[in-house]
Amino acid sequence: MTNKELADLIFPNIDKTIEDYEAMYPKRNLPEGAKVTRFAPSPTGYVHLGNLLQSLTDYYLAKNSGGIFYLRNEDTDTKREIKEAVDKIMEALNYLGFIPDEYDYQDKTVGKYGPYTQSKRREIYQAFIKHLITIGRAYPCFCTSEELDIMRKKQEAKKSRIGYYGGWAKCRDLTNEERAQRIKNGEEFTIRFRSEGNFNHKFIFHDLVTGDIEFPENDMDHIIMKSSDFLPTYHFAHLVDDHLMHTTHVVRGQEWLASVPFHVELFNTFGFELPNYIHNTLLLKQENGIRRKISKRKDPEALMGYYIEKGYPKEAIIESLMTILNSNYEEWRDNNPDKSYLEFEFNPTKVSTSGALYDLDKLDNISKNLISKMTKDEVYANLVNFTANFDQEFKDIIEKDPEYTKAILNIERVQEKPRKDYACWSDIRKQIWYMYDELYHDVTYEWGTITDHDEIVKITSTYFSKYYNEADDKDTWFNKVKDLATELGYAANMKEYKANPENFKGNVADISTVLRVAITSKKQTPDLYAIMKLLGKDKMLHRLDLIK
RNA sequence: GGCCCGUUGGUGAAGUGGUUGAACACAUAUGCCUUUCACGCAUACAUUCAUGGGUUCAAAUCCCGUACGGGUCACCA
Repeated sequence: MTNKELADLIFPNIDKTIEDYEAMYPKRNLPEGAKVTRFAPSPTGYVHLGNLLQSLTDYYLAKNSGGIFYLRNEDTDTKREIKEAVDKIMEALNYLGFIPDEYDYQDKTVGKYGPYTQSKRREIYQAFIKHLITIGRAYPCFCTSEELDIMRKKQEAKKSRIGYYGGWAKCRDLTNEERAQRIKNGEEFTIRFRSEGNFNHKFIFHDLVTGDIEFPENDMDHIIMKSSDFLPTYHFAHLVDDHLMHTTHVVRGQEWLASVPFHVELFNTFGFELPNYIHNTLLLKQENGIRRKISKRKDPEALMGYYIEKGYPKEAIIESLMTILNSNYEEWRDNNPDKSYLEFEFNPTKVSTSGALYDLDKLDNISKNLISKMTKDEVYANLVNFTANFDQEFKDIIEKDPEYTKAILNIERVQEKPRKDYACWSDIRKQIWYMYDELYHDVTYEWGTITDHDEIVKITSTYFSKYYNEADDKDTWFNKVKDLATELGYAANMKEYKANPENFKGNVADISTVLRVAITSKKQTPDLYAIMKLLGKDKMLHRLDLIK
């Protein structure tokens, strides 16, 4: 029995050849240097930081070079597939603005190189596998997983290399007659690649991040098609899809480095040009002094949802991830504050090869700077948008009087160095809630050095009956606070107080703190003058009643 | 265990044999400024680049060994 006959027996309905597919998916017509990248997640769960870093790299590479960025749904693992995962992926890409040029979504296909969902490409993979069987480079394997387990245990006991290769590959040298017979008997089988590599031969692989790496040749007969649904494994889908879709740069995590020898043999067997590879840095987490791969299960900050729920601006996430990718990005950003990150010149050799810890403090810093540079209208719009999804109560409150809220958000914003209070949209409510009567109940007063109730009442009532005037400008206002301090036996300025503290009951800072806490309950707030103006005398007097 | 990749401060890191007394940014601490906070300013924070040896006039930078960390060895991607 010939290989061709065996191939026809296994795939009787596959008529198209590799040449047919090559003709269907001709080379892309792109300018010189344009890169074609893809984000190819498997829909098995939530989007995590590693996915983000990868999609950012892909998107950046394509857009920076005038190329194509496409989304490919790697759903060949039907057992682990989660339905909503694709929606989560789209949501994340939309949030960050990484809109793919080509994709499948909800029965819609955009782009000429589709379908972009692997489960819809079954017959394409099978045509390629049929070709391999015909040329004697793939064969059906009837080993069950139990048999494979036993083999592995034997190999461990003998301390030999683990895997399906050489003499261990039981099904490798079956005759075609035997194969055909067992298939006709209805035995389940997978398809394995027939390797011709020699483990003792080394070759050099060039990775854009790590540089030259010396590997032994692959000699494993890996499974390329599963028995259950005749769908390919990742390795084979990678070969077919990235070839046919003309991917120029494959971005994936470093965990894939180990399977490079196999991929190289696969591409060589077909005579296909190898794409460029960027094996990206792994995001790690430090715990008890030990670094480990960041985990979806244990680390809430590993999931995209964490950042969306807290309300980090997408630009902040992108900036912080760019910093991880190329640490000189920050310096570039300082020198080019108004440019898009897409104009940055990314250098893959500068990507860390040892794994990076994602620093939330750094994210906060980047985000605070970013938000501090926004106008009150931008902050307000973002806040409305955020609360619409996560805090309806607060949304209703701020929308009762948008101008009031904007005025609050504008405190110490229009100045050369604006306040940096908010790292994310959910921070805002935590810091300005006391400006709204709806939220001002059951408060806890954060009194400072003065805690005596009578003294507090004396200070506040004297101030509001004798000194406070809504029409005062800031200097007048503060001079009056000083007058109040003097009247009650407190130092009106700090220098005087520091020189002779024993002469005073306290100083003007103590007085200010009492006033601040009395009307906001908080010890730390932005500029008190601005707050008093916004609150208005009636509201403040009402709040004073609460402490009497 | 085999194969592969790493190891510079709390973090991201700069650094490719000699202006490095190890940059820059974040974090932390202290001080100044100051009505609080934030901002701003100033100072501190790796006597040393995992470790042992070698090459060299000279090494974080090149070579070898060791230790440690990570990845991978699935009909998962």
